[in-house]
Parts: sequence; structure tokens; C-alpha cells
Amino acid sequence: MTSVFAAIADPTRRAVLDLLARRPRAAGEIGSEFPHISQPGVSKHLRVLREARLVDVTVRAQERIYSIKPEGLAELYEWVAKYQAMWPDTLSALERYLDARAAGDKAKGKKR
Amino acid sequence: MTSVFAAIADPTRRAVLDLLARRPRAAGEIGSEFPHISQPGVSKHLRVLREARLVDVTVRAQERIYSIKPEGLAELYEWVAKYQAMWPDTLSALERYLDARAAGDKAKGKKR
DNA sequence: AAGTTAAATAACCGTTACGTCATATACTGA
DNA sequence: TCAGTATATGACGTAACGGTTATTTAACTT
Repeated sequence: MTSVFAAIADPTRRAVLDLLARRPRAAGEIGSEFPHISQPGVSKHLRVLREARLVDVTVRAQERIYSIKPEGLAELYEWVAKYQAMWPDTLSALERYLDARAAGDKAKGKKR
Repeated sequence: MTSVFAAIADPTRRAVLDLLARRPRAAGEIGSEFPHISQPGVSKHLRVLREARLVDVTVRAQERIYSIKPEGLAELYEWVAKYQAMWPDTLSALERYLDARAAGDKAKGKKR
């Protein structure tokens, strides 16, 4: 289960990534968001995400702080972008998105 | 196996999508690209892609002509785009890609 | 109508994925 | 050092996946 594609196939793991996208969290804090899954169950999902290089871990006392690792999604980005390149409608949807974001950043004075 | 994410988890199915991105093909023609997989094996992969709404099928005599169905990837686009929005580095990598592609197209006189 | 071709489905099988509970590892703090 | 806390690992059950062969469905060809 080393592949990024297999890692994101599971809805729980996608939910974990969504959580981490907001801010890094300790494993236990992540687990508390999934009351229907046992601690070892969550730990195993985290392992899969680690092996797919989708998350980073830092140690703080007994805690493991998980965070998103952007580069891990490069493979997925490229795969998707390849298809966007051949489907004008969808591509322009993405372009509109990028444009809108750029405009928003400018308005808020963010730098890139 | 209705999910787009699960559908693209399998490397054979991603290869099928890559094939179809170049041009539509009959099921048999697709199968001939995977000599190590039996006809029913390929047929099942095609069924998964169908159920995930990643491909379209049209009937021509006994043949089933498969083609890419762009809208089927909308869910994936959105999921990925959400992450791109929060990771500037990777986002600009995509932007460079899009820019390079646009430039290449222009040089070759392709239209968009 | 009979035979051929194209693809899907049925039945089955081995492997893997995802879940569990029990246990191990490792660090903290009194 | 010992109890407590946080997380990972081991062993195991069950369901789903990806593959197979055999069969079915459906259309074309002669």
C-alpha cells in the first residue's frame, strides 16, 4: 500500500487528510474525530498515509504530530493535470478557480 | 466500487484511462494492450470505470466503444484543487505546468 | 439457421484491506 | 522506579478485490 492512489482510495484516510489540511494534529486528536474506529485502526491508517508520503510526523514527548506533506501529492497532481490538459471544459474550470484565487490573494495583500 | 478514488487506485485501470485519453477504443482493443490479463478480467475493470462514471460506452455492432468521460473526474478535481489552494509551492508547480503547456500550444499553433 | 465474433456475467479462489482486541514500546512525571 | 499516557505492532477474522475458467448474451455473416 505504498501508492498515493491506493492511500486516498479510503474515505477515512481522505477525511484525515482533510483534517490535517486545516492544521497539524497529534495522532490521538485525529483519532477522536473517528469515534467509530479503534485507536489501532486509526494508527494503521496513519501508517498508510506515512508510507505514501502524504504526511509528515514529528515527535513531541509521547505524541506524534502529523501534518500534511504537500510533495506527496505531486504524483497525483501530475496525473490529474494530464487529463485536464485534454479536456478543455474541465481545464477552464480549474483556470477559473486559479484566477479567482489569485484575485482574492491580491485583494487581501497575500504574497505568493 | 462506485467511488472514483477506488477506481483509480488500480494501476491497470489508470493505464486504461491513459489509453482512452489518447482515443476511444473498443473493449477488445483495450484488452489487447494487457496480454497478461484475460478478457473477463479486462471486462471487469471496464465495469468499475463505468460505475465510477469515468468512461462512456457506445454500442457499435457487437463492439463496445469506450471513451473518457471528463465529468467523472470532477470529484477528483475538486478534492485535489482544495489541497492546491493551501500549498503554494505545489500550486505554482501546477501553474508552471499549465503555462508551459499554453506556451507549447502557442508555438505549435494549436487552438484551445 | 448455423457458425463466428465481441463482450459481459457467473462461480470460484487466493490475497489483501480494514477492522478488532491484546500486547509492546517509549516517554512523562511523581 | 513505577504508574500513567500516547502510539505502534501482532495476530487474527471477514469482506472485498483482482484474477481465473466456463458460460451466456447479442449481433454479424454466410
